[in-house]
Amino acid sequence: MVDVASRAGVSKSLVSLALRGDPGVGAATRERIVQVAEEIGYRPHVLARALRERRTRRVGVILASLDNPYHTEVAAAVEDAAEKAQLSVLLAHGKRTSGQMEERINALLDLNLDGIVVVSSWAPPEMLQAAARRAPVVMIGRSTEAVDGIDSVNNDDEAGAALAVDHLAAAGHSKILHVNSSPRPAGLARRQGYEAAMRAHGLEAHIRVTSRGPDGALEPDLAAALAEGYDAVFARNDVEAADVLDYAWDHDIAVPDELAVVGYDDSMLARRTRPRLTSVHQPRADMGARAVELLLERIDGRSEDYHEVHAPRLVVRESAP
Amino acid sequence: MVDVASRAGVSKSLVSLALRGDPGVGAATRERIVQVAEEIGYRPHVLARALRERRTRRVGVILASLDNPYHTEVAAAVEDAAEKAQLSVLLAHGKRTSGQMEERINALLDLNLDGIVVVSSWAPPEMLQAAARRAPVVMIGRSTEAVDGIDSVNNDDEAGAALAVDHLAAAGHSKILHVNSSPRPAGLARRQGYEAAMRAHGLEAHIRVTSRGPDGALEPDLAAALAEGYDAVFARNDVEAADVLDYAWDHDIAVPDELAVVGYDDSMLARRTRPRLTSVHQPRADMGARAVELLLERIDGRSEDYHEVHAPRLVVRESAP
DNA sequence: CTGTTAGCGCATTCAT
DNA sequence: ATGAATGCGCTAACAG
Repeated sequence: MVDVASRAGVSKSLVSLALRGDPGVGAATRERIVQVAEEIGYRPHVLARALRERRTRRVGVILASLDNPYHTEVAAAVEDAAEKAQLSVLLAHGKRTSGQMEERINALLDLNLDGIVVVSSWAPPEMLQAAARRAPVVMIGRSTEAVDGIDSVNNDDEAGAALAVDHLAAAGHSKILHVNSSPRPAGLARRQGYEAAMRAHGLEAHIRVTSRGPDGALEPDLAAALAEGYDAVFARNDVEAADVLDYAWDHDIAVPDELAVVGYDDSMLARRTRPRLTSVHQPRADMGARAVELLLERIDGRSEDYHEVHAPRLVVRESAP
Repeated sequence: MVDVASRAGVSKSLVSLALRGDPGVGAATRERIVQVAEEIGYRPHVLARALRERRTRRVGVILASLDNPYHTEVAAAVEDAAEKAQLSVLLAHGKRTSGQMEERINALLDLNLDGIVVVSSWAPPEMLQAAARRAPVVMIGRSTEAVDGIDSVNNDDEAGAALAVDHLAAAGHSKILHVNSSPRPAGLARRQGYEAAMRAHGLEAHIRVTSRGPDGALEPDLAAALAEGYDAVFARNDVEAADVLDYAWDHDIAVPDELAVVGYDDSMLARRTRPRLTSVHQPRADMGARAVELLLERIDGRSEDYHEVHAPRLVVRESAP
């Protein structure tokens, strides 16, 4: 910076002001300074600036999984929104274990980011609170309960599950199985939504906790359920719905004729499977945008907690017309 | 730090030494210092340390796409390898345009990372060279040509294409279409590999540049090719192979009986499609590990360029048995 | 608009 | 083992 200053024949302070767009700098001098800076390839030292300013103008997004298309789609939505707010986004990947997750969150916070958004239900409340003591945190997705000090935005899982059940019931299905291998909050909420909706229709709820074999394939415990006459499945998310479709394919079960399938998330997978998957859509673009807005408000000093719930909607495709 | 020092009844310098594991600190005092640091929740200020030490012990991974499972799988492989080397990894997402890409690369470099690995063929050579002037760069994937000053690790695309063609030819196919919508280096290399292999088998090469409609679906220009009697397709990557499978499904073309399909990358998609996709596997775990090793060597001062080429192998599944 | 001063949190050196 | 001093590159406050 001293170099730029001397070459432009001004003071170091003026260079600082000019480069940051301070209005109190004459247009001509600013022009010259910017010119010189470019010439000698000067770039402000972000770390030094952050050390002094006590903020980085950067936010982190931490996601549990790079494999689940829904997660990466949400991350992309957050990025888009952040970009519009002149915030640079750093991604980190938590790898599905709580220890990893904590390490990653701290690694991000160590960079003194202005805030982080967590896209995962693998982060326990205590971990989130610890993080929130270091920087504003907003969570996209559902946590066990409202966590003090952090904002959240998620979709109404109970309503989403009801959309799925209503759709299947309206199509004449009465033996509707719920497939759900997740003990975490979003999974539980969808399960409860399913149970409530089934009750509302006077139908008997039946839940199957699937698990994956060593090769990552769905264990064939669906066979028993199908033998019991189930002709429709509402799965906890698109990944599990795709597992069900795969199982059906491998066992010559016709979808949707013998078995209708509904997923959750409306991720890329829903468009990729054949037959295409009917799925509950979470408004991820809106949710990402709101997450960024909430983060900005927090950075700006808001201290009450906001918990936003967005309405899902059903996207009907071939797997459950 | 001053706080820790006074509480532990030692000097600030000693705290610094103790926390960084300097051998010249007595075991008992170190113990006490670490203890106190933990008690009051002290964490070293990474930015200040980096400012002083001129390195961050962090590397960046920049990837063009979060949607292409192969890319995220490579990123995960790099992360795993980096973790073993005690390096913390930051991800950034380039969003498929060259401008975005450059912005992201610079955003990462502005953090004074010790190095970056680029997982993308969207970064033009000049951009990579500019980046390499700021920090060590290694590229995973193929660039137009060997770029001065950066290391690269990729698979042998020509050999991979030949594996696919050989397999199809051995299964009795002679009308093998190549589907390839990518004008970028890896795409070109696979195309050339296809052409060479077809020539070697005395077969006529035929290439179709697919494009996507507004809804992201593959445009139906496959129809013509199939009418011409093609009974096998080798696609440039799994995404395009999945497009072909989708097309086949939507047009009642039986795979593999009427049309055999081979993809490239052996990503998650290959296991997800039905029928499961035969695909050329890139050894991404090895490639990621090597990328990290090369980066460490660069950080350590190596200045010659390394360009590594790994051997692909074919994974046979149902779409082309 | 200038130029000086102070300090962000740390690592490092050196004399003690 | 100490503790004072220096500087990493920058911003901010202030008197000119």
